[in-house]
Amino acid sequence: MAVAGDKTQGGTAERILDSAERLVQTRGFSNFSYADVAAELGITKASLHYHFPGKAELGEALITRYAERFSEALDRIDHDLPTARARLEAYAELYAGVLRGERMCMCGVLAAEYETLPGAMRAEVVRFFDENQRWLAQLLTAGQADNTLSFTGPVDETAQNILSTLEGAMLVARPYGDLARFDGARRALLAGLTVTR
Amino acid sequence: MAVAGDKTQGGTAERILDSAERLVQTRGFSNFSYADVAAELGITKASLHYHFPGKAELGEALITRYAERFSEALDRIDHDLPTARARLEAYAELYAGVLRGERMCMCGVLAAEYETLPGAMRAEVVRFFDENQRWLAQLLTAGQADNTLSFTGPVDETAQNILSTLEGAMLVARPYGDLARFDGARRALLAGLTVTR
DNA sequence: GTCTATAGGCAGATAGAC
DNA sequence: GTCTATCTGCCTATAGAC
Repeated sequence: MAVAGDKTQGGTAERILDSAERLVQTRGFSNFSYADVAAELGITKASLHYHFPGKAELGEALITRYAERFSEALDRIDHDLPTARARLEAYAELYAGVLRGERMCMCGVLAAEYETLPGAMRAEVVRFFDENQRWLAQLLTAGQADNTLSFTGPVDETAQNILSTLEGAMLVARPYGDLARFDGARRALLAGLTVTR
Repeated sequence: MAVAGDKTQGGTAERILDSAERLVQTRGFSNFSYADVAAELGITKASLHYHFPGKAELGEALITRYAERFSEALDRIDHDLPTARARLEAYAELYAGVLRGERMCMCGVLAAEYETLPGAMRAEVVRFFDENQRWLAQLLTAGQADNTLSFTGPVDETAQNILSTLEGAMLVARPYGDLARFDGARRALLAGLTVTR
């Protein structure tokens, strides 16, 4: 069991998830293998099957953990920052951090190969997007109330647009290896939601 | 050789490209096989290798043809429509048409698995994006001149943002199987570029 | 929990007949 | 140009020893 000060090590299952997560975010789900993970951790493929019976189950566990961590990050943003605008900026910064790690959003990658995913993974990808949009919609409503965000369209539609704008910015920026590209998209997004004085 | 009235048939190489193109746009490059294409066309895998020696060469031919057709569509838009705004709307409609065919932009899909692509394909994906951005930048400049488009940031950055916004809208809309989702993103994009009266 | 060994399938690819 | 036949390699997955 994990104890305090356990940051670097973790159990085998966690280390498998860490390795597989990075591989999915950089190469895609169908472009990494048990052999890749096993080699990276210095164990055998058979051991992986002990912790995760099949690739589908591993994939489910990957999204579940990713979504939980993301949700926790959103909770921290809500707790730490006072205005809707500051929260939105922190939200965009979450995505920028992923890109700085030379990764794509996990669910963005999975969306590209959505048709080939096991059913359970498909459902989890959509759930992740839904959760993001729910949080953003609530944020936008708060932004109208505290007068730190301005927008003209419906709340839900605007929330959807924020999500897909950031996903698209990551998707296209990565082939260029250009973080400034993402920053440009982020700047325009925030500018479009700024209250006119 | 292709002759007039040859719309439905085409040579074998063209039919291979048609089949592979649809498969890439729906499943991704690494998620389709020579066996898939062969089965769809009722020929053998060996025949495919006669026309395209390897999957890398087939991939290159796919992007080349896709980019050429896209470029022709852009030329038609320039020729047929008078204002920059009308051209931008037609551009967004190109993407909507792809999504209506239950496909994703080919280069958007390939961007998600960029790290695993052969070098020649990688270069072609970036070239496709560059070509789109070049056309959009020229469009935006024309839009300032004819006063049908308005934007505050730099031309090149705005062009990049239009591209990644549409790519992101397609990427996220497809798992939902929801065309209205894309339309929402398109509407917001165009609204953000509208001249204030 | 981790290992060795191996099964069974599908991938991309080639040789050579027709 | 298209075929049959085959190769090699990697994939996911399992059985069973330790």
